[in-house]
Formats: sequence, C-alpha cells, structure tokens
Amino acid sequence: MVLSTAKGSIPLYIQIKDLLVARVTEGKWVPGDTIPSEIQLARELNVSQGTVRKAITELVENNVLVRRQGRGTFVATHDVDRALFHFFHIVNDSGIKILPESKTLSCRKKRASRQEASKLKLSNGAQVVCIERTRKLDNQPTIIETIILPQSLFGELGKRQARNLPNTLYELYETQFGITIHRAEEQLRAVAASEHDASLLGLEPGAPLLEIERTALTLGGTPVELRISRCSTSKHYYQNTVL
Amino acid sequence: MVLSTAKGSIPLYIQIKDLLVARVTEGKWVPGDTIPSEIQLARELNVSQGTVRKAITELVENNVLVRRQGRGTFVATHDVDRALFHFFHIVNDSGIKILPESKTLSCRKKRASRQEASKLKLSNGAQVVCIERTRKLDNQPTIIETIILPQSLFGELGKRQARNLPNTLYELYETQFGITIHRAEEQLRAVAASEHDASLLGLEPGAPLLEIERTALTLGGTPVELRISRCSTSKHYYQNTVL
DNA sequence: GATGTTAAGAGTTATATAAGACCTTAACCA
DNA sequence: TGGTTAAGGTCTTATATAACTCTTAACATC
Repeated sequence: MVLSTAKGSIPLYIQIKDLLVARVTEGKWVPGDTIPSEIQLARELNVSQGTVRKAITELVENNVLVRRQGRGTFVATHDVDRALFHFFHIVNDSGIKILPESKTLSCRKKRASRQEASKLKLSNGAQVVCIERTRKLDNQPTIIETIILPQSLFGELGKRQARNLPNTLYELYETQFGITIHRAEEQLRAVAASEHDASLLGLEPGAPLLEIERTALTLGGTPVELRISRCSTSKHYYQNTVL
Repeated sequence: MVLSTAKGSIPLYIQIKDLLVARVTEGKWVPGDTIPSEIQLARELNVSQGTVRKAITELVENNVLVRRQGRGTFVATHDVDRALFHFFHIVNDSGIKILPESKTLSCRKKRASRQEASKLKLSNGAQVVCIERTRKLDNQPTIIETIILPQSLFGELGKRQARNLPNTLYELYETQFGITIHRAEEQLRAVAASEHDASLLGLEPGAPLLEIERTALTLGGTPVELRISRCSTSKHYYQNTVL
C-alpha cells in the first residue's frame, strides 16, 4: 500500500490507521506483539512521528492497540481483565463484578437454525458448534449460557475440548483459533423461566429471567459467536454505564 | 486560575481541560454557547493552539463540547438526537429506535425513601418530586416510568408543570433548570409485573418485565435523577453495543 | 567472589509548538 | 441573483523536546 498525499485525498493519518488495522486483521501482527516504534513507522512510511502517533491514538481508543510509555505499543490481548471489563456486565447487589465459574453441560455439533444462521451470517443449515453451560455467581448457579459457533472457524472445538473448556472463552478463541473478539451487540429481554431453566437455577418455572443475546464480532465486523445468557436477577443485575 | 509549567507538574493540556470543564460546570458557558476559538484561548492562556486543541479534543470525546469545522466549538446540548442516541436503548424487533410518546399519570411531592435518598445522595427524608408516566412504542403502552427528582433542584416542577410535561425531560432540565445530564448508570433486572403494572400495560400479572433503574448524573458527578422503567419486552428489546 | 546499588545511555512514548490546508459563513459586486 | 472573495474558525502535518522504561556497567559492600 502506498500513501496518497494528493490534494483532496484522505488524510494521511487515516490511511495509516487503515494500514495498521490491516496488519492486525491479516494476522501479520497478532495479539501481544510489539509493533514497530512510532519513529520506525514514520521512517518506513515517510511521514512524521506525530502523524503515525495520531493514527495509533485512534486505534488505542478503539481497543485495538495498547500503549505503554517507555516500552512500546502492543496489539491488545484478551486477558481476564478485558473479558471482565468490556464483555461481562453482571454484578452482585453490592455492585461488585466477579467472573463466574463455568460448568459445561454439553458441547455438540448441529445444523444452525434459520435465526442462528442469519445472525452469524452463515448459509442456511450450516454446521455449528453448540455449547451449553451454567455459571455460578457467589456460589449459586445464576446464568445459563448457550453458545453457537460456526464450525467452519471452530471445527476443532467439537472434537477435542468437549468438556474441559476454560472459563474465559474469548481467550481460547484468540490463542487457539486466532480469532479476536473486538466488539459485541447485546439484546436484552425479560423472559419467563422454562422448566429446564428453572431446574438448573433452582427457581420456579415462570420466574422472570434476564435474557441477554449477544453477537460477538471480529475487528473486521464478521460475527463469530452467538451467545444467549439467561440470568436470575434476584441477587444480581446487569450494569451499564452510559457516557 | 494560573497554569503551571514547572517541571514535573501536570501537563498543560490537562490543566486547560480542567479549566474549560470548570467554565461549563460553573455556568459561565452554557449549552449551545460558542466557546472562544482555539487561537483566542491559546492567546489568553499563553500556550499554542495545538495544546488548547488537545484539551478540547478530549472534551469532545467526553461529549462535553461539539466541534464544527469552519464554525466553531460549542457546549453540547440535549437535543432529541442526543436523548435518543445516548440515553434511550429500547428498539423494536426490527432494530429500529423511536422515541416513545409519554402520558403523565401523576406528578407529586413526597419524602424520599431510604433507597431513593441514598441513590440521589440526599439527606434522609428529603423532599422529592415523583413523576409517574407510561410510554407508548409502536402505538402500544410498553413502558412504565417512575422518576424521582430532588425538590431542592426541581422545586418548580411540583407546582407548575404538573401535567403538561414534555416528552424529552432532559431537554427540560437543561433549559428550565440549568441542569445538564452528562452520564448515567443503569441497572437492569427481570421482574414480575405487579397488578398495577399489568393493567397499565395490558398484560397478565406476573408477566416478566425488564426493569431499568437509571441514576443520571451531571458533569460534576452529582446524581440528579433516579428513573425506574419497567418495560414489556415481547415486541422490543434493550440494545447495548459493547466496544 | 558474590551481591546489592547507582548512574548512564539507548530506545520508546508523551507533550508542546508552529505553519499551512481546508471548511463555513457572510459581505460584496457584477 | 449568483459568483467571488476575505475572514475566521477547525484540521492536518511536521518538528523539537520532555518523560518514562529497561539494560548494562561501574562501583561499593559484605
């Protein structure tokens, strides 16, 4: 790629930003990598350090890169902190957030339903991996999660790791499958607990549950995970901060 | 206030940012005002335009200021768009967001409950204004809202405007009371509809409702509104985008 | 000789400044 | 009425210097 400085063209720092994003999405730089210093990139691209810096700044605000003064700039990784901070919103009544432990109930392959296929942008009836698990908060089963993954991306999962899945899946996606979840869209509803829900959570059937349907996307915007969580909110709630 | 450039002191642009925020919170600049240009501020404060610019940039990211190239920089206002975009999260099943019309049921004074006082940081038993209203989505009553406001700030409301309240309250707070809502914290739960809820929404008692408890804060971080919404989510859902 | 402390240096990001390009508006003129 | 221009705002880019982090080597101490 060559940068254009012609009159009326896109600003340099935007072009550089796109170029840096491309290096991440293509896997040339992977999570945890140190990217070249601002000065190196500036020399390579024939612009000033400040211009590279502006591009990087926006990517840091997007959670694509992480800066550490005196150290360098890194491709952001999915550690537990990020999972908690960005993607987990359930807190207990004291407002404290703790990542729940998980117990996998099943992990099998099936054909995607119409809805699932549409939300994951798969062709009708494509194969998916379907995980079901419960999660404990404050030592009480509180959440039932159903996770749908395209088999084309996560094929290995069906075979090997059926029952010993780690607690933070996004870390696994990143390290084992080279897939980094970058953002998500969540749709929340109140639903009545089914018999199945109720027995797993120790509630009466018909009890109100908070249903969170999350579509998780990569940096490129491809949906790669569909996750439906049904939560008992008698001792916990979903916390959202509106800026 | 004087800026400090001594070695080891806080960066200039942060000091400028604080200074600009102060001018907004003190009411020296009010929503809609044009603030002095970057160059004017730079001259006034004896720094370069770029330094002022960096301060303003962060405030734009915080939704405190709004820039318009060629026009100037303005203090952000609470128009309908902002209300919709930042503070209203209910969309219909097609993903479309429409601000619901409101019907005020009651507007009266009372003493704050313990919880209300604590969440609004009022002394125990302080006077509050309590508004109850329903809101229609797609021509169907879908939300019941209970709004609690400190009477110390919103005294006038109790008297005059009892029944002809506008649809977007935050605009009213800003224009009539000089109070700008800057951010909010929302706590979501699934609850069972009471008889009262059910009759207002045309549902069976016990039907699951999504309860949203929102605390709205000023730029200074003072809580100024407590709002509890109970929503039927059979044809709508709460949309949250996680970046 | 082994170990802990200090100082210097190289490499990195962070801050501040300056200059010109670009955008918007309004006044002016043909 | 429509085009031109000037003024004044933000936006982009470049450059210089400060602040921070880590490594290494010199040195004192046990």
